[in-house]
Amino acid sequence: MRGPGRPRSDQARDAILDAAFQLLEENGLERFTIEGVAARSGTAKTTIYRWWPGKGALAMEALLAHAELTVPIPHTASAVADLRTVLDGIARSFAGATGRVVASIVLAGQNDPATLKVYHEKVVEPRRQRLRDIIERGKRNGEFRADLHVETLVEAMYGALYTRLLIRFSPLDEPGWMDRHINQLLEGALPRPLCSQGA
Amino acid sequence: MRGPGRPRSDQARDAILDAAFQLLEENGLERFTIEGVAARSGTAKTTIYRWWPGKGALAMEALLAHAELTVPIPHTASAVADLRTVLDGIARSFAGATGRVVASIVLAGQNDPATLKVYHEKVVEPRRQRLRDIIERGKRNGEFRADLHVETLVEAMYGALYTRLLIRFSPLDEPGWMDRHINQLLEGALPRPLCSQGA
DNA sequence: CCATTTCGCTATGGTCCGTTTCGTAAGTGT
DNA sequence: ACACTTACGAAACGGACCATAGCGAAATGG
Repeated sequence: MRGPGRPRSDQARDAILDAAFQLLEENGLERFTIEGVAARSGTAKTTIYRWWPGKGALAMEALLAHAELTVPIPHTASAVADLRTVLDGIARSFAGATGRVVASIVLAGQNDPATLKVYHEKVVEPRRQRLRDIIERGKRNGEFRADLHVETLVEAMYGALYTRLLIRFSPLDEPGWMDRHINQLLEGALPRPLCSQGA
Repeated sequence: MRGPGRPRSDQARDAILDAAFQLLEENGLERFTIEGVAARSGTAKTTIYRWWPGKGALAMEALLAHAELTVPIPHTASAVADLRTVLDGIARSFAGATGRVVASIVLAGQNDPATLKVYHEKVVEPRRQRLRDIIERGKRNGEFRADLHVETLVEAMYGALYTRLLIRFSPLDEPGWMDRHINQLLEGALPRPLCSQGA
């Protein structure tokens, strides 16, 4: 089914994507350069330009090909515990090399809507959907309020992760952080009147 | 008290900062160039390099000089209402030109820790402190739980704003969004047993 | 063997960086 | 008035990188 001609070199392709990922985690996307990728991968610049339209697309594919973006989908009896598992997994991956690359991609997207769109479809949406599923299950369980607005909760949980990644209020691997965050999101801020004694 | 020599031209300074802010909101920081600023401001590149070490610092100062980052500090009887006011103000400013510039700054900060540090000190921390104050007041009022972890709530609220700004899950000016978000953060996700009837 | 396609190499013109040089403008002290 | 000091504007520089093009060599299918 493949037509005539020299086939594309998978070796070159892999070398390019590997080099791209390495350079992204070393320097971030600001100093990420096609020529740098060519040099480190041992390939020619022209080969890169033949297959990728620009640095945004290349960085994106390097991320998708290389990152451990596939957190396992837990499904235990407790929706809260599953939530914790998923969010912990994301936090761990954000705290490492993948996090820096993700940050580069997201921020590159500010001036490259196409790249940001792909990131949405390939990374953000699937993950959000996973959270949604878990929360819906929790609502059916009775673990969560029946009138809970799922999107809002998803946004709050995801938002904290991305904010720590990008703005760096505080480190992503601060011990106990995620537990505290989840607990408070679930419990809310308003005082809970005790049933045994009115307030 | 001013030594000898030609004094610095405030006119040139203002022209540079204005031009920088304009170009930031037009193109974002990716295509933000010192030479572009020089051209639009009608000054020379050397003048810019005399006073600013690089594009990060210039962009930062342009933001600080130009943006309406000073949201008024409300202080009514209700801490919840004040919270709403402050967050609404930030959301509005993020939804406009300032938001795009802020996004650029954060982007620049990923590879320019010094700039990100200044952003923290000059913008992030003061705003966070304002939120903290309001929440503490709410705790004293009894509007909030006494054992509320203030930092976590601040992070959740701020986080949603930055995430909408940078990741663009959904628009910052979506009607009713902020109210829903605040309400749910305050009320939590767990079911609230009615006092009159046990569960 | 030949057509086709990719690969690596070597330019090319262009933009922007960050710096330097140089002549000129605008203040200070004596 | 005069020297001194500092900032401004214009021009040019080497360097990095972009995006593209031309070329010969390599690798496949027919």
